[in-house]
Amino acid sequence: MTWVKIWIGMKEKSGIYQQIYEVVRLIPEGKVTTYGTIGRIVGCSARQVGYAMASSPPKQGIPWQRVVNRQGCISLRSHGSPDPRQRILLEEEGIDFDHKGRIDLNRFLWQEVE
DNA sequence: TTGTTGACTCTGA
DNA sequence: CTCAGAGCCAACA
Repeated sequence: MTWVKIWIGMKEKSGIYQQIYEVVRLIPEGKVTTYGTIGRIVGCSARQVGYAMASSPPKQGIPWQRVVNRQGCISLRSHGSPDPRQRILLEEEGIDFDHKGRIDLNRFLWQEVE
């Protein structure tokens, strides 16, 4: 966790959106995390994380598909339907979905290491 | 400036 | 387990 905090300190002045995107890049392949987890790392609310994702990411290379909500399911985008690419990408990384389209967070949730 | 909105989360029933 | 309702807070009109 320490290195994360140090890194957060460096990024402190770079804008909250930038911090959020950088945290998303830290998520290892085959893992997911939640908006709330990211929010705690960068020090903002879960809603703001979702808002950051909703705004078109400035750069490619951000694994935004690894960010899901607290129930482990893919959140709906603003226009009301989920992005089908998200589930496909996650399945390709080895993440399982149950019969209701949810991820087992006990197995796949990534959280920053202490 | 006020009011609405939303890729969220928690809590209680 | 699921479902509402309330809280949340920055962005936007």
